[in-house]
Amino acid sequence: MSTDSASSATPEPAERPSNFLRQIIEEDLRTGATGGRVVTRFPPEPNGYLHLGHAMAVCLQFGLAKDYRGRCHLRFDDTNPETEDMEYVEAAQRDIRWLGFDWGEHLYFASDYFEALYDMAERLVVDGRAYVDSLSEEQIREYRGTVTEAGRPSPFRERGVDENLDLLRRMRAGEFPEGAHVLRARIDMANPNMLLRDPVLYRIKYFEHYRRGKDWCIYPLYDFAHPLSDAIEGITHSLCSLEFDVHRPLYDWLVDALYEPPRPHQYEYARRNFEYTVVSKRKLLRLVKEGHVEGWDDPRMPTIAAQRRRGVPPAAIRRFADQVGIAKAETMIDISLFEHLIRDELNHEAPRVMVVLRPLRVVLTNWPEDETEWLDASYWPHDVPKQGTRPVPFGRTLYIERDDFAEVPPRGFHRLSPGAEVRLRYAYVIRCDEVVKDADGTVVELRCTVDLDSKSGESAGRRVKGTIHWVEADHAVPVEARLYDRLFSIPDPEDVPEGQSFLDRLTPNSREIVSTALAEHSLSRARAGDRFQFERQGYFYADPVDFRPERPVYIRTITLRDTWARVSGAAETAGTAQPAPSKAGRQSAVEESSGPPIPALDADQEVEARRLESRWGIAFEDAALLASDPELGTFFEQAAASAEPRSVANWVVHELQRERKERGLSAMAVTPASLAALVGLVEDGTLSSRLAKEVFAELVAHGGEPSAIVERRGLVQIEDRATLESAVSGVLEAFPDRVAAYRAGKTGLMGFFVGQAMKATDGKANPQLLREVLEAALA
RNA sequence: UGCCCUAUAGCUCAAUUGGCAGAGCGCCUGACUCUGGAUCAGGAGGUUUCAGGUUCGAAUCCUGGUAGGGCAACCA
Repeated sequence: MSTDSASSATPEPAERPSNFLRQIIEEDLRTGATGGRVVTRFPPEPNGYLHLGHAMAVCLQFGLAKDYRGRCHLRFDDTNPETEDMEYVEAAQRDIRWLGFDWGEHLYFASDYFEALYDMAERLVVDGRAYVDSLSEEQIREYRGTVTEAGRPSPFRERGVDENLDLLRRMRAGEFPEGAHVLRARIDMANPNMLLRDPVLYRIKYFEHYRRGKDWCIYPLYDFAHPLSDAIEGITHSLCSLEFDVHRPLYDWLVDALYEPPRPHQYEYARRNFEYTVVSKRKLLRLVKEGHVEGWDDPRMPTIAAQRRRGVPPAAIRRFADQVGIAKAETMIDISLFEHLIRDELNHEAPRVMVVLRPLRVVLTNWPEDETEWLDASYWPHDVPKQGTRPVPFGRTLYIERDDFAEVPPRGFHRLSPGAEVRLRYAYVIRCDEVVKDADGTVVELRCTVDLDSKSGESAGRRVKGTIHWVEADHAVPVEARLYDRLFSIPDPEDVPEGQSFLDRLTPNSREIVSTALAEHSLSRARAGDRFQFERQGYFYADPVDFRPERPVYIRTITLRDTWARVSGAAETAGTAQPAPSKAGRQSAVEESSGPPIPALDADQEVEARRLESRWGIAFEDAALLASDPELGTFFEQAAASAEPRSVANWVVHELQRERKERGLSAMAVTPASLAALVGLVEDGTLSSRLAKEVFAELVAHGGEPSAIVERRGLVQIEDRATLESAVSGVLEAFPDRVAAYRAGKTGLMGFFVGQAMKATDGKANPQLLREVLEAALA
């Protein structure tokens, strides 16, 4: 019953939804840009435990490699000896394996590349691309400037190659104290991207490295080591989180300086945040160090080790990663999705058993004193396609859950109360006749009668509202149950007022240890690592650490969905989800969108815009944009001289501008004359605007004469009604149900039909005419 | 200040590149005659942030607002 393997009860879809990274990879594979290979890497720094956020990255990197028949390297990015440790290396490997991924032979350490990296540093020096700076740390910071002002070059920036090389070698040899010198790239001290203002590549640090010992006293920085490690390993797609996008120019600069194509490329995706948790190393460390949790594997922690200890199946995490997906926008992930997936996995993995957490004695007055009936109880509900039963003893004295009895039942209470009936799961219906209390008035026992004709499965007509779980007294097994709640009480624990911290948002009593629990007899055979559903309560995991045969310990992995708790408002768990605060400010944004959509112009531009407007008869809006952007303005005027100006303005403002964003005007092969010719072809009806866009794309990429492109690719639009009619009837025949839906009023399908007919004519149909024909055919 | 990203169902996100606005969660109803909670089926829920524009056709492209987020180390 132990299910710590990577196997999943439910099959994981082989086809995952596409995303921008998949598109990049597929494009690279198609064009052969990476030599037909996909090599990714997961590069943790061994200075902390992996958490759910890392798990998402692991699933992404390994998953992508697997889907595209490539491979994924596990590389420890261990270039900072002060914080790193072998303990974390081992923990990370254990966690990744547990998640179900395998790096095969490809286990690497950046620290194994120190020699190679150093050689490359020397090469940069020799090439004049790097220099040794002798400014202090403070001075370097000062010289770097600020976000608003350019930096100034260090006085050491122009040192000669020989001197630089000599200094670098002596740094390496340990001749200087820490901070005396650093190696910096020579890039651009005025760059608006501060990372390009001569970034530091190597620093002196007399610190013993956990793997390399005292071999080195200079250590490379991430910005140097990471791209080059990627290059050394032949990584093709180096995926990292969005915050590194500012580093990409540096990544490219370094790899270009030292490697020939095909070379690795960095792509960034957005990090995913999770509700009700924190994930930063510093904060997790505080939770552990200050004793808010019991350790790195406390089930309330977001670490992978904690999820394992908690009893979460690895497949739930993999499915979570798939469903959460990947995007460029930072997102807050709804943790209830994760909880749902955990339940969904466990539903097929965890046999049902009965355990009473807080027992209340029940004596069945009409059941013989010494008689025990052994009932056959199924381990699985009808919908789980698994067989198996266990014998459950039934006798005169039982225990039920204290919460399942109410002396004064609230409205809608379906369970036991004085005079009321309830079904005992797998057994009989009982009625409560008498409530026994102690001197304090606490209920200590219920005296009930059994309806002997109501046995489960044999009582066709007998229906009562509630069914509760129970345990027979003589065979009950005492167990300990550890109930965990969400660690934090609000979705975003970092969102606290000034003066407070995430620690002020801890859920009070998020761990409850119940030592009074009684389990059904069959649990006497349970072993550490087993999973069960304690019926009506949740999924539990026999704690692999503290479980002993003489003292069984069960950790609650997750509660069941509980509508009653929500309805009654008596939820004992504090973590019941509240609606997240709605996005602020929506309303105020709606209020006022003032003024016409025209770029802000200075006086000269205003004059120019007026001139363009009257000279060419174009809309002032367009004129304003062209006036504020001389490059586009010039292009427009040259083209407008030989074509209809308003159309030209449209093309320049909409299409040309868009393309320019991607590559810059100088890199585009389109000329004012060719654009003018293209506009002419649209004006005279040769091209539909759709076809014209195709031609335009080719003009941008390769240049040429529009009419020649049209001829070569046969792009003339179809204006012949009969041809369109036959295309339309083909489409309508292919989709009879949509035709019916359209005729039934789903007019939104018109777009679908147009699209299909367009496809059928290679996009060459005249759209207006096509629409007319379609409308006639569908009427 | 600069650079980058985002805004779609109550919530978290998709939408095959301009052609039917969807999924999961949550919610409601029903079924399962043995889980109030498992499971299954069905349902409700939309002016795709706003204003313009391009287009036969815009969630998607262009312009301009508005709101929100990320990043700017001798850490990684």
